[in-house]
Amino acid sequence: MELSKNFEPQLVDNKWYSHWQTKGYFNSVVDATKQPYTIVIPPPNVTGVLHMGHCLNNTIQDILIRHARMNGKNACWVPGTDHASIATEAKVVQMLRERGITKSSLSRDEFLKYAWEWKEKYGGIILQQLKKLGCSLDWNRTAFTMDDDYYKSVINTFIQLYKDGIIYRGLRMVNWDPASKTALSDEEVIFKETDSKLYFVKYAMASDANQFIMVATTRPETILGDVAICVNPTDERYKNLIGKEVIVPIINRKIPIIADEYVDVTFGTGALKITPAHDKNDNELGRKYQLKAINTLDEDGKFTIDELLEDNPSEVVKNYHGIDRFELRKIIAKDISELGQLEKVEEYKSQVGTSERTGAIIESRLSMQWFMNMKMFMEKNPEALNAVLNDTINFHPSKLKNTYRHWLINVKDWCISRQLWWGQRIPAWYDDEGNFVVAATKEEAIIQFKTQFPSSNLQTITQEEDVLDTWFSSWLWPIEVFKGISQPNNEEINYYYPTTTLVTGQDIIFFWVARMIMAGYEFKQQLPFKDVYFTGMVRDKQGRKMSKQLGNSPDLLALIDTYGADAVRFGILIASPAGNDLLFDESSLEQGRNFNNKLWNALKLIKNLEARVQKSSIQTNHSANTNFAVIWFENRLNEVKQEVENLLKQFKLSEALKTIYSLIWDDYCSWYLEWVKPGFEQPMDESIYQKSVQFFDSLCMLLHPFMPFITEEIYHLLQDRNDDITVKQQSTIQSIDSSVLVQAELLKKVITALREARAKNQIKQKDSIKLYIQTNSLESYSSIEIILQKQINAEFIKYVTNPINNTIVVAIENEKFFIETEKEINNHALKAELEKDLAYQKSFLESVIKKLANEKFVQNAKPSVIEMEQKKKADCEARIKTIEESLATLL
RNA sequence: GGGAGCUUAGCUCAGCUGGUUUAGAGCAUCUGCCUUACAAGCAGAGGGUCGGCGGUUCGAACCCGUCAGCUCCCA
Repeated sequence: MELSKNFEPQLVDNKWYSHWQTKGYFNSVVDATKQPYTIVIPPPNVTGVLHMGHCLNNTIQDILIRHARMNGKNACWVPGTDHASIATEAKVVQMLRERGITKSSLSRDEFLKYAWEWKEKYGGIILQQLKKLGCSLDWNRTAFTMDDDYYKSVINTFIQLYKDGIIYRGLRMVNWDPASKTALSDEEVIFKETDSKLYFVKYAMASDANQFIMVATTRPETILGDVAICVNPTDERYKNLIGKEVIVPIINRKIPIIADEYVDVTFGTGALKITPAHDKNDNELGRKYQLKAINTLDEDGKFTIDELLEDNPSEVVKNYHGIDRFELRKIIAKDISELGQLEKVEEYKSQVGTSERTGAIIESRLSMQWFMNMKMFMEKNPEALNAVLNDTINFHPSKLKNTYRHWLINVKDWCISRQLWWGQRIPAWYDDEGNFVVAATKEEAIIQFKTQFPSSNLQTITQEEDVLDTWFSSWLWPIEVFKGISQPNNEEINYYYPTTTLVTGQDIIFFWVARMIMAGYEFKQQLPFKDVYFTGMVRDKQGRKMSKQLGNSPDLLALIDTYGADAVRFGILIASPAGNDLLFDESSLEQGRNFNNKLWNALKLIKNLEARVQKSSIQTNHSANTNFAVIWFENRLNEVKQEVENLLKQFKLSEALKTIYSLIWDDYCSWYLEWVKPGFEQPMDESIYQKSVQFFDSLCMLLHPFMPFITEEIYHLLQDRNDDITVKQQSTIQSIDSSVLVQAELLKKVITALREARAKNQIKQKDSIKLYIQTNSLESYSSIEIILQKQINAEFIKYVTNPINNTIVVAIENEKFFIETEKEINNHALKAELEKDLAYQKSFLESVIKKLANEKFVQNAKPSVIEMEQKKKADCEARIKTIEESLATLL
């Protein structure tokens, strides 16, 4: 069979993925005889398309799952998507707009019909894309956060928490997104430094219209909602004004001047206007001093006069009605200025909250919302914090424990309602009096009304319009994908839960990870996973976040088409050290592609050797010596297997891949294959050929979790097989003979040094040399000399007891090597080099001697350390002697 | 403003409880090679006062203090 010049993933990837699927390798069923290894995918938004973050994240999960599968575990990786209420609803609204339909013209049911249609059509795209990456997910288990059972579970957990008094309804200051007309949690608000203006406004004293107190504000549009002026009680400037009244400009409301420590005397004028309806801090102060909250902005962020009527608003004020907040800011500033009460305007930089989803500037707004009392919740579930602190749940990297602790200790109540239609509709029911009950169905609600509110008009009962925050459903993910809530204690949940590992981004540690841990303890009295591997953020090579606006987000599917999935997986992983951000650069994909070709070419060499195999049982001179290569590689392979296991245990996946890469490229290709490769047109010993194939098998198995496609392909091309590498089981790791490894290191070192000497003396590769070795340990060389001779292209190797003159001298450790050649020798350069080395050794020796002469060192250091230093001294002295003797031959 | 973390070769990072660290790797760079698996390759090489200063210690990239720069989270 003729193999192509390079590896061609386009011909291979799809073939193997469908083969694996046909064989059902990724499907997991409960099997009490095997230990489960479970991962639930962080469900991507159902609207999502594959991006670099998913790619990193899912590659890591696939590596862990494939590794577990090949090591005797019952590997179960559950796929699925998240209904993403805000994002999906936005997409559907946009789609409807393109068809000329507005959301407001539709009923809730009509809208949801469109939304489901949209979901069925586009919702699975990202899951299909994961197949291209090679992800070995159990597709039979594909879950969705709005599946029937899942939906009911979310509703039931809501009812349960409500009954426990943990969920409550309340008028609270929320982050209001006027664009999507919904409340956002603190985590969904992004603060951005923004250029704004600081307006200095004079408020006239009620007692004397010619006297003023000056207030600095960035938000003059909220002035009509002012209910007090607040100053610091220690502020000498205003002490005598406390308790007096001022007049709010334009609306002419009389308000008091109050005092509170909260006010920063150095900011602005030291006098703060209090608008409890439109600012969080003002709201707190307002509640503290029982001030009224006067709302002047509606849900669109437009001025509303509704709550100002008792102030007898002027025509000017009435004309503000319906004006957008930013337009209004300018108008009010102008109107105050015309009243002569705007002293000045300064440029000012401030942190302005914006919506993560729509980018709109957040308005603090009083609104009736549903909340979870987090303090109460944590008192009931202290394990949600403790499990992380005491490493029952392990975070990787562990530094995130701090972040987690800090957040949980200061945790705020969770606003779980969203003013949307797409999502789990809150199971609360209202009558026309505003009474409400919480129940799963209308029938149950009516029963509750009958007992709790007998006078209620049951005809008017309607369900709450709002849906639940998406995170209020995805926090159940590790439990409900196994139906642990809808069908408690079923066989699957008992077997697969707690899951083994969670792989996710640091950015959702609070949104999702923390809440899953909370849900785990609340609903299963058990942790949801044992290890959490946090990936960093994917950035471009300049360190900028990937974003649509910057256009620095590469098209992943195009990259997979160009480089192949294995190269993409390699490139992404090699560039992402554990716990750090990934600086993505396409050149790392090239490295992956080159690695593919390296493997491919090694395969070609093996196939080439296969044709030259000699079946005779007589050992050739060649085979006797290459035995060393086989023995060495066997040991080296086991050594690396052990290293890789250790690295994977610590979730150092990138390092594990580097280690395997180097084992394959350097040890197997550059050293081993060169050592066992017979000379031009020479036969290949059969047993060594078989060993070489076995080694290649082992390498493919080791690499398979990282690069599944090419390893499966090579595995099948090496020999005719009935099995597949995807489900092949790793054998136990053999113990290693370290003396063989040491000897091989010496061999490599000698080969490299002699090659270097050749190169420096411009001896061409095809020109052969004669090598003389002066050594005290002849036996070290007997098993490696043939390899050595071949690798440095020596005519012969002889052992001598005295230096050979007029040769190139190479000193390695305590041994001397003399290269005899036809070429003229550059004694000068040689001497300079030896002298440089000598100087280094001498100064090193000096430092060691000094250390050993230090009494305190000898007293305090551990014996093993002192021993080490003494050995260093002896080695160094011997080395100096070798160099000096070598130098002597040059004179 | 509060908190957390980072700073080691041109780039990305290792470096476990201080002692074979006069500091490693990959990529990039330079030199020589179209050697019959591979030029997307082979064989070699160069490159760092471990952010600055001070301290603890017989001994510091590692521990402490301080200054500077960067990043993230929260307000």
